[in-house]
Amino acid sequence: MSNNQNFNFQLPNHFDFEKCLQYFSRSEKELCNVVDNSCLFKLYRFEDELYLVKTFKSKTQDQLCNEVLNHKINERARSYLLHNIQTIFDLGTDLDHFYKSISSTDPAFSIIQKHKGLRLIKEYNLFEALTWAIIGQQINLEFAYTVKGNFISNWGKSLTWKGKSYWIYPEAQIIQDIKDEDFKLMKFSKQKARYIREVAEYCLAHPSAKNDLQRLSFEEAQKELMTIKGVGSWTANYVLMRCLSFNNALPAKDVALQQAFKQIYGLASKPTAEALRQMTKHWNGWESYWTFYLWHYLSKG
DNA sequence: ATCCAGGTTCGGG
DNA sequence: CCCGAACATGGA
Repeated sequence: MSNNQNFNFQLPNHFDFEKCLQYFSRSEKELCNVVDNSCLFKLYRFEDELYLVKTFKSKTQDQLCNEVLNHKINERARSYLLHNIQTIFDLGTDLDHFYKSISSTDPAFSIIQKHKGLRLIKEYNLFEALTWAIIGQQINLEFAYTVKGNFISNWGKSLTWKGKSYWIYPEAQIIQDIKDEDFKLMKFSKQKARYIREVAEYCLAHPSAKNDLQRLSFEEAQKELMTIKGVGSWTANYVLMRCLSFNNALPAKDVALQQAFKQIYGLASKPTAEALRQMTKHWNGWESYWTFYLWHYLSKG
């Protein structure tokens, strides 16, 4: 079927769609990114309309194909979806520089090689990136996915297409309607519920926050994020990396990253945040990609 | 039972 | 400025 519901775009070097899809299947509880038969099904919001898009790799060309399944689109919607999807898969980064910066004598060399073509998968929406980071603070990942699933299935929106449900992450506006006791029921601590409210207020008060932050220097953007209660250095760096497309973010307090270091470099114990900063000086500009790859290594080997 | 999870804030020394 | 406690739940 050839119609204007579809749009394709060219892929850069060092792009492996299957490896990118692996990232989305890191948890059974994933609701917003449905992977089926090598295709990604995802719901997008543009001007209060929901668009269900199927994204897959062309069999004949080095292109990513996108089909809007549920909705007629105009040129502006198409343009938004294109930008969103290109951002999610981080198509603008030239990974050649990353791969060439890694010494073959580095014990992590083979790990990076193994996952070559994996892109740093982005969260397009700032509110989603911030709240997901807060949900993930100080609890094990499986529990974090449970809480995230609660959050989405209670306060997000869904669309049913051909008998299957697809979910989109809650918006900041909904937070003020949520009662404290409902947060509690969904396994949010009082502290986290409060942080989520702080983030929602920040996003509503600064509708262009994502663009504004991306225009700042790394240090300025980090400082600005940390003015939000509940956003410390780990969360700020997580968001700089997963949403704001800074490739030099380093969540040094991250216990998973510390754990990966201990394993790969055979350390007696996990390095402290400061030790980790010292040992990653040669990551110089690629801290975000290193971190993403080492997280991927922990979940996929 | 005890410790640790993809941390942050707050109060005290 | 650095340190411990509280936060809340679940898996090993």
